[in-house]
Amino acid sequence: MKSEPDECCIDDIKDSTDQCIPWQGIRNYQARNYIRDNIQVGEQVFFYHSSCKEPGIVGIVEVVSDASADVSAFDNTSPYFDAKSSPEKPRWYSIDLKFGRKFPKVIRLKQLKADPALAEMVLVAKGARLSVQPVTVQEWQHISKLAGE
DNA sequence: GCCAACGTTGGC
DNA sequence: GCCAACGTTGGC
Repeated sequence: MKSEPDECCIDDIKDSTDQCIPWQGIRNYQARNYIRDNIQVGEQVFFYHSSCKEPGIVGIVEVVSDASADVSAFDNTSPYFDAKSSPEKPRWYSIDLKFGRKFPKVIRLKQLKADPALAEMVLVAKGARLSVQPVTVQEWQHISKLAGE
């Protein structure tokens, strides 16, 4: 899962109440489908910082809730407001994320791109903009090793 | 700030 | 349903 650290960095999750935050603001259908239909409670997720000085994977968070209606879409003062989403018929969903751990150092996008073992990873594909992306078991294990785990 | 690569919107 | 115009993402 990607986030702009200016918006929400991994330390924001770590420092929040119960080290847990509602992950709101997904406004892309494909990303929504992932969190609504594929992600399971208890799953671990790589947390990626984008649009920043050092883009890369910074750590791991855990999914601690099923997807439910993203209430920020109902709030007309929110930047994520969407008049076409309603409590009766929500268009967007959110999940709760809990801080897992931070890697000793950022695994930079540059490093991921240069790694032959990760050539097929969605994240390094050209034009991959999705904020929620699948990771294979092999990729997960490989990156965990890079992180020194 | 540039721009490539997507995604979305809306007229037809 | 097509597709041009526009908006967004995100690395560089």
